[in-house]
Amino acid sequence: MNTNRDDAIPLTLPLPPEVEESLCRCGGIAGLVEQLPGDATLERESGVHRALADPLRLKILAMLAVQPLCVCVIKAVLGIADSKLSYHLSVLKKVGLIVGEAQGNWIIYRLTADGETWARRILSDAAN
Amino acid sequence: MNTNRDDAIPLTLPLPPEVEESLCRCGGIAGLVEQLPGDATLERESGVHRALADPLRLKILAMLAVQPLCVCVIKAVLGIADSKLSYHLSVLKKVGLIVGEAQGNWIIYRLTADGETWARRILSDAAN
DNA sequence: TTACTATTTCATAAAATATTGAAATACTGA
DNA sequence: TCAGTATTTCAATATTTTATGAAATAGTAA
Repeated sequence: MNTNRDDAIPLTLPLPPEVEESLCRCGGIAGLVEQLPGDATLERESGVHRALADPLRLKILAMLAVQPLCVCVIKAVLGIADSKLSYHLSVLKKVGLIVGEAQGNWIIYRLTADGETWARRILSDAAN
Repeated sequence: MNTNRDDAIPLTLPLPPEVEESLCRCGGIAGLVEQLPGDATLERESGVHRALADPLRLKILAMLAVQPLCVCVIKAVLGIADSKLSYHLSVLKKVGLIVGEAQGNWIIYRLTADGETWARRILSDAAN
């Protein structure tokens, strides 16, 4: 096993002067690497974006930002098959942007705190 | 052609009382629909998230948030094949999060204004 | 119990994305 | 010109995500 970072990252690359200079100032490649989020963080964060990477799912989020809704209302607005909607809801649920609570015959979905944060961002981006 | 929204969206669904009441207050299903972003907006927004839906690409963004970098430095840090890196850079470039400028033998990539906004969000989320 | 409704799950098919290695492009410096 | 380097492009393949329709689950109400 080799934990010496220096052989994974050659320090003596020929670089464009502009890059080399500012790279030196920030501690070289090692200094740069230190500033990056860890792998677990990147995985988690990219997972949220993957869930947001679909127009239908963003629309669901926007709807739930107005108020909690049961599946049948969401379906009526989107006009898609039950199983398709269920799939997309499960994607949003899995990353913790929404939760569903059974209420008699229905399941009412609402945004989580995370979901609200993202919905706000999305809607304010959309306004531009 | 049919532009009458009423037959796409049945107004007389049996609903959980909680949902029905607040749905009425916000103008029913029609009122709800009015508050949603348009399709073009949702497409564009989801496209950005799709570009951010990969840990490697988030890492690239985080690196460029430190300073503009040439491909070879990014490659040294990530330790992946040239063509793979080139593919991921093209994904970020296509949605306008980064731009590359040729500088002699090198291409130096930097964040766009949008890229900076997203990098800030990602890094501040990562801090939690 | 029965019939009915809302929603999810499952298997499979289709579509979109990502990886790989080889070849192409474009620049530099001798 | 030539050789060398940095980066991209391409075609083939592998992987992941999404769509679809049928069946299952779980609740309600008669």
